[in-house]
Amino acid sequence: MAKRTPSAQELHRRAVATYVAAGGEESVQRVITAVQGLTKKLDQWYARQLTDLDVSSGEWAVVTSLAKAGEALTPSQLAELTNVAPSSMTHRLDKLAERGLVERAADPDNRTRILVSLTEAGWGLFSQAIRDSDVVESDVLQDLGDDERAELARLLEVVIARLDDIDA
Amino acid sequence: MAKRTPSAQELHRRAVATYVAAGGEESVQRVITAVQGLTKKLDQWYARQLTDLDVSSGEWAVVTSLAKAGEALTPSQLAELTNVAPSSMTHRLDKLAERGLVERAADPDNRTRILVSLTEAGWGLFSQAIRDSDVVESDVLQDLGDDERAELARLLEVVIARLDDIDA
DNA sequence: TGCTAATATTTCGATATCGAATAGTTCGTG
DNA sequence: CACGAACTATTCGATATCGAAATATTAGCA
Repeated sequence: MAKRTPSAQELHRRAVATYVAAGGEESVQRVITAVQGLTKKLDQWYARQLTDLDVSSGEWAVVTSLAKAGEALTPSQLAELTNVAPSSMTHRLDKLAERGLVERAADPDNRTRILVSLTEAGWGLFSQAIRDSDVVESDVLQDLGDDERAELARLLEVVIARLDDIDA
Repeated sequence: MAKRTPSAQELHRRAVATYVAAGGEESVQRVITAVQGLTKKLDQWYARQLTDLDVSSGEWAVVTSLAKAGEALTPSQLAELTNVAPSSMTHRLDKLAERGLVERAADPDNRTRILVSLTEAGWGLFSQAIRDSDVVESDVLQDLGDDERAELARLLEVVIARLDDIDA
């Protein structure tokens, strides 16, 4: 390798500069680029954790979607939530069901639908992974005080509140 | 569909509650969940734009990586930067080269390496897509004033500066 | 120099994903 | 009530991705 791997900070600065040079607005690009860079790094970390648990990131997406929904979901809903084609969900659910992490049940109200829910084992996997990743995430936010974290969360939540109005 | 699709805000609240119930720390989960939710929504939007340009998200990742690097990169580096196996990069580069967006050249200093760079057309695609997406991104940050954007960027950049110290 | 280990890309077989087509069910409306 | 449109999950063929092995080159070291 000719040069050392640049720091995340350096990569961020360069990325923003590149986007601004290409015609982006700086105040926008600083935020968006930072958000994406952070997610990317987190994803890399999660990938390692999930490898240890022998779960693919797509399978993990299904588990978290079910956990967050708090109720059974259909394959179509899961496909939508996890950004995947409905036809791909069939096989994913086959594998997850085979491992005993989710279960399929017929919807009593609509025979074209199938309701997928987490099993006990699925919930166990979820809780374990969340507790593990919380450790890393706390490290990531280590340099921010309680008030700064709250302010960061507040600003992000303002942005999130706007999301629905956009692609409508 | 039995129930209406919940708002992004509502999804965020539920997700945080779920993670906290599973053992995560609230001040951490509010931030991390918001960052991930935002990225997910942005990714959905980019996917649509890229479909219009007939570029897959993986191919786009290659183009942006090259643009941000500002210099030619090897297939291995691109695989690392885009979170993909090196063997997958071979075919991706084949397709991109076939479309005239990137070009491969032998590294004069090391015959095992290949240097990939953006062509004129590749740069054109990049600039076009950035200008397009900047429009959406500006909308997303619409509810934040200049000072709030700067504060949000600052806080995120503090977090990013810490990333390298973690998985080391 | 000569030999081994490390690096970089590609090939190959297995698996995952996609988009289109299929089959079954429900909904709306005449 | 009947019929067509819309919805839901699945199957199927084509393509993308993965991990391991193969190939070629470079780097380190005695």
